[in-house]
Amino acid sequence: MSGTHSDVPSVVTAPLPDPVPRNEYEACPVTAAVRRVGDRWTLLVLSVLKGGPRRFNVLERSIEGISQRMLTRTLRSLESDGLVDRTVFATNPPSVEYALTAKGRGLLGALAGLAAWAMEHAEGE
Amino acid sequence: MSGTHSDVPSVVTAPLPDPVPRNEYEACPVTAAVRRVGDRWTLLVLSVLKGGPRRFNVLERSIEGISQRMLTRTLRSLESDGLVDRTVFATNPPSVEYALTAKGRGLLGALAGLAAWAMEHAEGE
DNA sequence: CCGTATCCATCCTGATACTG
DNA sequence: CAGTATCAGGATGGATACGG
Repeated sequence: MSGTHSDVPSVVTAPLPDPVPRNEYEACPVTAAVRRVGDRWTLLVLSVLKGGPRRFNVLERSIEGISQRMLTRTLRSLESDGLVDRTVFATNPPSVEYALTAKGRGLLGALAGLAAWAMEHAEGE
Repeated sequence: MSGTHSDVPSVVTAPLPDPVPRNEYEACPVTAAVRRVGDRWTLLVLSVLKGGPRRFNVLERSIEGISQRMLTRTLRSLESDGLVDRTVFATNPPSVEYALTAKGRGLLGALAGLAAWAMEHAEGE
């Protein structure tokens, strides 16, 4: 719903204190971080790993609806960003365990504020 | 870089304290919030509006690389989520002013933690 | 000044099948 | 068990042109 009136826009009177923000969004660390975490499965995977190390198989069954392909992609991407560690055990059949790194835990912690805001506005409250 | 050794996976010994997180990501408020803000221009627009109300034209020139189309889309979407207010002034030529709502300011505030984390890990530090 | 309308390239995601 | 390969659909974003 848009308001409409006939006063003078406040921008006419106000000075422009803003020089210009970061142009290339790749250069905006916040946008980069948000996009890093904003894909379909990343947050779900991280939140499961928050409970401790998990094997591929366990992750797959813990996250309803994820495919092997997407789980693999998500984990590989998290690994390459240093957010999770991947450990291969030479058992038979092989097992692979994933765990949060300190950086990964830091990221989850940094999301606390947004998480609180999100809960508050989740059409509940 | 993946580690490899031959110990027993810790998951064998550890119990599974995790029942199962939210399945449908639409049902996960945090993921929803992150995705809300994780598109190409939203954060840039919000951060400019943080400095006070701005006209369409000013926004366009403040955010290098944005097209009229994407600016309009981004603003409309923010408006429909109650994050910005849109006010039309019956001047000639017409001018339209956008401003953060309280909810919008709340969202930006909630991102402070993530912003700090992002700066810290922005290949600087 | 403040938009809309089209068209197009790309990314993201899912479904499915196959393997060391 | 823990992946990879392939294909296809929809969403996202950019370029450009036009209009009240």
